[in-house]
Amino acid sequence: MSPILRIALPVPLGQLFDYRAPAAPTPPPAPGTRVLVPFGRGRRVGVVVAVSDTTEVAPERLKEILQALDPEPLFDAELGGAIAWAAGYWLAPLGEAYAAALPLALRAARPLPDPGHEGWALTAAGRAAQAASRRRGGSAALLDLLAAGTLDAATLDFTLPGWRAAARRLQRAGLVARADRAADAAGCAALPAPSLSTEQQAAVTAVAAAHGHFQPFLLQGVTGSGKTEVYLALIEQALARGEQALLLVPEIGLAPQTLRRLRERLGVAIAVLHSNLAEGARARAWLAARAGSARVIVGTRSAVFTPLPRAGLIIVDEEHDSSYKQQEGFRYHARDLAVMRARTLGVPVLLGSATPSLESLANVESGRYALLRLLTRPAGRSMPRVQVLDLRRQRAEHGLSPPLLQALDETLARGEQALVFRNRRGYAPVLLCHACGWHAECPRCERPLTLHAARAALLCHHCGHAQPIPAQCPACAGGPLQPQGHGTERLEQALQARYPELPVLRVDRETTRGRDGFAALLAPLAAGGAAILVGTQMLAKGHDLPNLTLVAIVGVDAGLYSADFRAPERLAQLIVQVAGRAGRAARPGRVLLQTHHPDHPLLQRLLAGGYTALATELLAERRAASLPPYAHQALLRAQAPQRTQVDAFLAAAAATLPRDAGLEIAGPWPAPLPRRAGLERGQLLVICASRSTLHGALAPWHAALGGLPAARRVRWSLDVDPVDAG
DNA sequence: AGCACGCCGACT
DNA sequence: GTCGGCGTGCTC
Repeated sequence: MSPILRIALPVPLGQLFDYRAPAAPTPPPAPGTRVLVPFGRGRRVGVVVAVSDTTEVAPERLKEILQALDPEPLFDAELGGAIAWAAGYWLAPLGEAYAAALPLALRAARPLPDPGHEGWALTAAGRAAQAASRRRGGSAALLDLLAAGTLDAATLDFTLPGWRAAARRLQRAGLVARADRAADAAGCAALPAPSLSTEQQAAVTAVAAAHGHFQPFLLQGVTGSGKTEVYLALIEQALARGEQALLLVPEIGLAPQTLRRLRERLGVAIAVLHSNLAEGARARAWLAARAGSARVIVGTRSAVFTPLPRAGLIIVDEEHDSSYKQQEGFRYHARDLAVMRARTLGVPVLLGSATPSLESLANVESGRYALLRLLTRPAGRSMPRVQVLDLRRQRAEHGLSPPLLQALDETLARGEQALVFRNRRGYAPVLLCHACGWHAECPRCERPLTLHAARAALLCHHCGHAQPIPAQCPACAGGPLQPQGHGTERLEQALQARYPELPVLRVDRETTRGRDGFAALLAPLAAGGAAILVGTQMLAKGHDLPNLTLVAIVGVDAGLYSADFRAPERLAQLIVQVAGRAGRAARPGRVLLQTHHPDHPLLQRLLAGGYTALATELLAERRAASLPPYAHQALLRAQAPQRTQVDAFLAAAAATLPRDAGLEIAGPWPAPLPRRAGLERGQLLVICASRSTLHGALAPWHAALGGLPAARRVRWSLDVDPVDAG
């Protein structure tokens, strides 16, 4: 009797599927191996979770796997265990969790890509073509790069994005060829480390002392205090011990500039895993990590699923960043999973931020995390002065008050750079009729449409709906339509008109489309010289701009009165992070916060005591109100064409939840955005003081929800530890 | 989720 | 007389 394989398949079904292993002589594929199986009409790639002698499935229904795709398991026991834990905790089907862990290229039924250190070199013909400059564009750039000698793919990935297309062209023309080299040849000389401050050294020493066992650290370092140097020193130590280091960064924190710095300082190839990377490159990086040859792995959220057979250290940079929580499908939290993996791996985990999440601060408070602090910037660099500008009774020009404009004038006149932060893209958030009060609204979301001048369109930021700008009011047929409020596009235009001779650069989703769009955009600023940056929270992180001395924050007032209990925490983090862009080099920085509510307690507390003092107070409020992190939540969301369908499902769901176990139910309520893309939306919040009690109730509830008749008519999802109320 | 099967309206 | 709507059920 051939063994039974229990297989996780990438389908949204909360169960495993049993298959027969092929008859001997081949041994059955071990757990962690990818297999190709017949499933329904088609075939799927799944992962063997267990090998067994028994099955509940009737023998005539059992099928045999078509093929084992890997000679060795792709997932070791630790990573498989982490995936299983995550699927159980965030209530996802195991097969979907495995799929999320694998780079796309490894989810297909193809043999593994060549894991070797792929190198490229000029052929003799290529050398001649390079000397004669016979090619243009990317091809010429690649020829020029390779003229200096063979380069490995990892180097090319960050020096010449898109080089693969050129390489393919030139390979066909016989001008370049693969020239793979041995694994360790990819290194280069490491730059010497700068000497560390006393604080930095203390942090490094503390984490280093924990080497070889699990210990979480929270590294709270004010903006510009040099957290990265602490990371680098610790990664160096891991490398010296022959261990791997995993560095997680937020979605928009992975600039080529950061990678270059890591590579230059560490002198080894950096395996990069993030969504902008070509899938083949991602798969190679993942496999190099699995083989243990990739020693430093840097990546965004999904990189938390990188195999780490020689793990030495895990670092989560900007640990407060909400992009670590996946917001659809498998809703895992990469920071929390990183801590879990560190525990199993028996390695220290370092969470870094200038503005730690209240969750992590609570873990410090309870003694679970050790706190390390960097309170000062390097010698000669001061923290920026923050000043509140009262917008009441001021005649603002394009939403900018006279003192703010004056500060801009002065800064630019000194040849320095200024940043204007506005958390709203587009030209104006509302288009209003001054005769009758009508405003343009999304027909599918019932929210105001944003005016985008350059695209000459009204856009819905919730569903993507676009429509032309009406020439006159459609309601009263004649009233003048006026843009209300100022988005980044309008500010850019106004500032460019005011400073026609200076570069005004807008940084938001529209202007940074495509790979490296952000870096390319900021390139002109690196040279220094007066310039203005206008943008959304994309500007809040990364990128040291040495000549940036003024930060103006406008239009954050909405965050002061949001209904979301996390809004104060998020707003404080945003303000501190944006402010931290100022004065990072020798010149002192200045921060202006323009508001209609200068006396708002949040601003007052933030200015008086800084982030730490404010966070302490916010934590006390959370405790008093029994809110996270002192209570635990799960949010059931539902949407359907009819409101009655949503209500019926949520009511049935609420009735199914046990009432006795210390669970509190809030709702059902309409979602914060009650209608989106033509669908009615509602939600139900489950709250419990104990995480384990909550989870114990959620798992059976989640399983039961799918069986509710009302569930057929809605799309629903259950979000464990939601981070946004929507 | 796909993808079938399965019964009731507007078209060649 | 058929093409096709999406309700229901299944995938080892």
